[in-house]
Amino acid sequence: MIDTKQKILDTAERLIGERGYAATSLRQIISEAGVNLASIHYHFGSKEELLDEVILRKAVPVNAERLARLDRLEADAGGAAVSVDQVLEALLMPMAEVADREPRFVAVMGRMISEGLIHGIAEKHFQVVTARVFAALRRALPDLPEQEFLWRAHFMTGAMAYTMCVSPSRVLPGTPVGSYRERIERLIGFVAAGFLAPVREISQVETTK
Amino acid sequence: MIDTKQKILDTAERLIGERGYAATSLRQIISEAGVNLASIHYHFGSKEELLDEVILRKAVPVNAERLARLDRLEADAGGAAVSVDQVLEALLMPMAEVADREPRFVAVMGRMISEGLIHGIAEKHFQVVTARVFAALRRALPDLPEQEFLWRAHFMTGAMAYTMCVSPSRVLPGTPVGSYRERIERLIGFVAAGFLAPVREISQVETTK
DNA sequence: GTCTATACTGAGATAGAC
DNA sequence: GTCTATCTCAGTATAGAC
Repeated sequence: MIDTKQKILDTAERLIGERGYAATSLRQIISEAGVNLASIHYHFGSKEELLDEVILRKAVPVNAERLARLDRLEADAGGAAVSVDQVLEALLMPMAEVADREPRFVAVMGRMISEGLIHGIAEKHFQVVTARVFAALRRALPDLPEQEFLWRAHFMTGAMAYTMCVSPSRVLPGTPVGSYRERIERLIGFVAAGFLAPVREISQVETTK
Repeated sequence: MIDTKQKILDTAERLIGERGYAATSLRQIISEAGVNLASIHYHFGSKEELLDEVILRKAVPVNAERLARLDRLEADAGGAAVSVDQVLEALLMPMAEVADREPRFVAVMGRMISEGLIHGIAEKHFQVVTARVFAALRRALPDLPEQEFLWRAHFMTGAMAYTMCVSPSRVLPGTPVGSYRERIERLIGFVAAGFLAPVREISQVETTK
């Protein structure tokens, strides 16, 4: 059957979202999908490449939407810089909307990030968007020293990855969760302030110990 | 020999730092340490508990120093709130100093976070410090709505974990790396601005308080 | 109390018949 | 394309030697 591949993808997506990548064995996937063990390696090559396809088939439209929003913003600005807030919205809102619509997708993405599996094909794919976003932010912050900008972009990436993928109730029990859209809006406020902060002087000597 | 345990710990620390936790097999560790396979389970019980001890023997002094700095700050303030910057320094500087002194420790911590292994004993141990820090930050930000505060604490955690553990050159080639101390100072500026930012209006919300 | 040798179970991967 | 059988290697468990 030709839908063997689809059954594998759907079952893998569900199980990885529920239990995590490492905790999901190929034998569990084939058992629930009703296919043969070797068919996974026939269609995907390896467990890792199966994960790549699970991610990519959902990430492709999100990244396309991000690029489309950036195109629109830059066209509207007509050569001027797009604001930090707007760039962050273009980056984060498409993901938040999908996250609220398809909780299973964000579960897999969360597992992927929290298990440290952002590498290979998936990483390269996201870097297309990343490069565009960083370039737009750089234009919005022309006076920020280059090193400071690079570090702040790094901090943003960390806050972003963690926010999308780690439930805050694990760290702070009692935190109400709400929609992804809402948490992303809060994140944008936080990150934008960080980007626009005055540059802190870096002390040269050691601390009071 | 009584130092079998030490040899295992040292070798595990090195290999996990170099290759990651998942990619380091117990058989690699025993081979390089020159001990028997079963001795790992005799001394530690399991691979996961071995990781716990590798982390803990370095994390304990760092966390002690963090608590000591918080104690000192709060004593100096004499009942008044300690500033956001100061709390963040108490949390982050001890780690930065150890990171610059012992690169192997931060390599292991980085692997631990990037492979999503913050659970069990290690997590509980860090949460003692986390609770103190969040309480101090809450007092420094009395006017911030509770939900907003919790989310911002969450964003900070993400930026922190990512900053300590992911080399920025992986994401943005060409970024000069510098000392951990320096990057932590930049991080404090970024995070403090995020905490002190005006509260952004949430567009379409039902707040679950 | 420590360490060694060895066996058990389950993982991902692969070769070859159909 | 699919399936059976098998391979290698992982973490784990245990019996028994010093």
